[in-house]
Amino acid sequence: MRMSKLFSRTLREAPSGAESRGYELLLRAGFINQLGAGIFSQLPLGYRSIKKIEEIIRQEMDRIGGQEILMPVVNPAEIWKETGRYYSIDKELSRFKDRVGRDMVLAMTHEEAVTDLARQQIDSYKRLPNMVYHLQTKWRDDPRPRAGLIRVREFTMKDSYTFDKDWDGLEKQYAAHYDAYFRIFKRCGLPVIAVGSDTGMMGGKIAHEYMYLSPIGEDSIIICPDCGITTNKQVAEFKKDYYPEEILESEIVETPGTATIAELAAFLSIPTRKTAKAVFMMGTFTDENGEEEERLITAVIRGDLDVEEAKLQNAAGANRLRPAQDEEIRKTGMEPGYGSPIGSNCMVIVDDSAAKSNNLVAGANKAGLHTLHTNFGRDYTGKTADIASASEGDTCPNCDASLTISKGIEVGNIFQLGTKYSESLNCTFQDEDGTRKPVVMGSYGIGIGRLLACLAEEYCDDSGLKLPLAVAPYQVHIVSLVKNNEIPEKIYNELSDTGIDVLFDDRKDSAGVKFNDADLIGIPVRIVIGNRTLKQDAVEVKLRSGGEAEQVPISDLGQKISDILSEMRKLESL
RNA sequence: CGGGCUGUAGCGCAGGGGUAGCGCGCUUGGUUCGGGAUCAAGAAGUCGGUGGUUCAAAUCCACUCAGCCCGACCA
Repeated sequence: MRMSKLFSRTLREAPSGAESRGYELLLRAGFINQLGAGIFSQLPLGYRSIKKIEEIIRQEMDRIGGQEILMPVVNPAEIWKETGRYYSIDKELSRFKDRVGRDMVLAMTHEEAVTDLARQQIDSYKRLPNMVYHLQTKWRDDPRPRAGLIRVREFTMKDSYTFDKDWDGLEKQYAAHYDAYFRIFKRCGLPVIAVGSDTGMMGGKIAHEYMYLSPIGEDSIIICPDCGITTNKQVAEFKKDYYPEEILESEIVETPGTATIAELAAFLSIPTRKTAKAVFMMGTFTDENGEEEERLITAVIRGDLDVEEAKLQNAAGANRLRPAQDEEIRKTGMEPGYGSPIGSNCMVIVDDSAAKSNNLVAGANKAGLHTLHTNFGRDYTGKTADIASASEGDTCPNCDASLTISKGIEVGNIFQLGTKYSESLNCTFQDEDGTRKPVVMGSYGIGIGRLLACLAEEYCDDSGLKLPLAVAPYQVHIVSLVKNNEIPEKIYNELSDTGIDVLFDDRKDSAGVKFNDADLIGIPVRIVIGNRTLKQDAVEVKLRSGGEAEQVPISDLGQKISDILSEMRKLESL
């Protein structure tokens, strides 16, 4: 490609609003362009990188038995109603009506579509196991897109789906994906860790997320430095300490002005772990008729801990949660700031920290009053679950080391869906024994644009991008500094003819402009053609990753470049 | 959806009742030609939109749209 003809151009200044380095460089180098909030175009350079990433993904998916298909972005709402997600997912799922008034949705993922496909294709155990994948646009009307390509509304995702006759089969395909994902990220050059994760709106049992650790990440990952366990904070477990003691009679005492745990503990001169905190949330549930309703949830946890909302949502079986407002709490006879599960007539979820502790101080559901010595079982009941939020310094449940916390960006995930979708959409097969069974499914995603955004964060310096050879838009960048482009043209054509992706700066700009643009775009190998070396029938070859420029005779250039590229490939695959 | 900020030339910004400016970029010509050259001459903006106040609005007021940041939210 000749730069004089390149559709995009570089920007000297970062467009306002580009807060992360990688995002700024993708914009300045002309890889992407923003059309609206969370809506981006891929320009020629960016799209070339995207296509290289996609090709790596295709190869690795094919390698574990995937078959590429393409499913529609627009789905009839019917299948989404069948699985219930039409009702359980809020505004993130965009709905519209077609010309005759049929309900339609913009697919934000393709479990419904693929399960509908599978129920038509798969009728017998003989057709299992199977696996399909596609690379398709998703639309998710995120309430707050941000951070460039990290969190967008429209994006391309590779999603694959596995079909098995039993959980053993699913385990195998899941394991295959687990490894394939590491190969994909490795080949792209992105360092990731796999963390245990919440299954969220996907439902299902086991799930992992692939995280690129970065301070600009929005997910919190709990990491054990000793045994290496990594978990999304949303589901991270940790070892809780208990302080069993003899159960005492409860007693109501006056505690004026102690609406927070800190105030209460200070007023009574007790540690916060001697208190029970009641947290009120409004949960959205789907009733038998498919209608949504909000119900108050009282979450009880020991005062020294905090509630992890994702855990609470799972324990409660709610579609989503939001903090309850004071009036909503009072309406059910409880008192904000002095809340107590005692006598509660709404759903109560109790963290085991509170359930297994004795004689905690809880609210009395009257302002200014608390109850001493409350005990789970005797004074109140409820569903017990782990709903506590893990944080830095908590104890690893596995090896007793002190946990640490890091920020990460989720670039991929894998889910064991099980039969959630096959059951709701009646995707069944006839097994060897003649019985009809639901297909056991798995679902596996990679956000392509987000992956590129992470690579941009990982591979950049003060001058610009420096993407790995495997995903760089071009392999070689020819910078011509001579007026007569005859020799550069010849070199450009010769290299291109050997199948190398070459970007040729044939513009009539000054050397400085060309060098700076070359640094900014960051093609791995740079050939500088100038009078300085041309006198000796030589050019300079320099790597974007660093090191000195090397003078190479033109006659040896083809071999030299080919050697460099294969050396680079070798290094990147280590 | 709450809180904050910003919309003026392709990009980055200034101006703040009297009819629009700077830097970069762009066009043409000259001189340059190995790290964002230089001189000269140009082109380019319904000042996000609508309504109002005023003799007069980019500027003041109201509403609205869009984008960004924080939070809520979120495979």
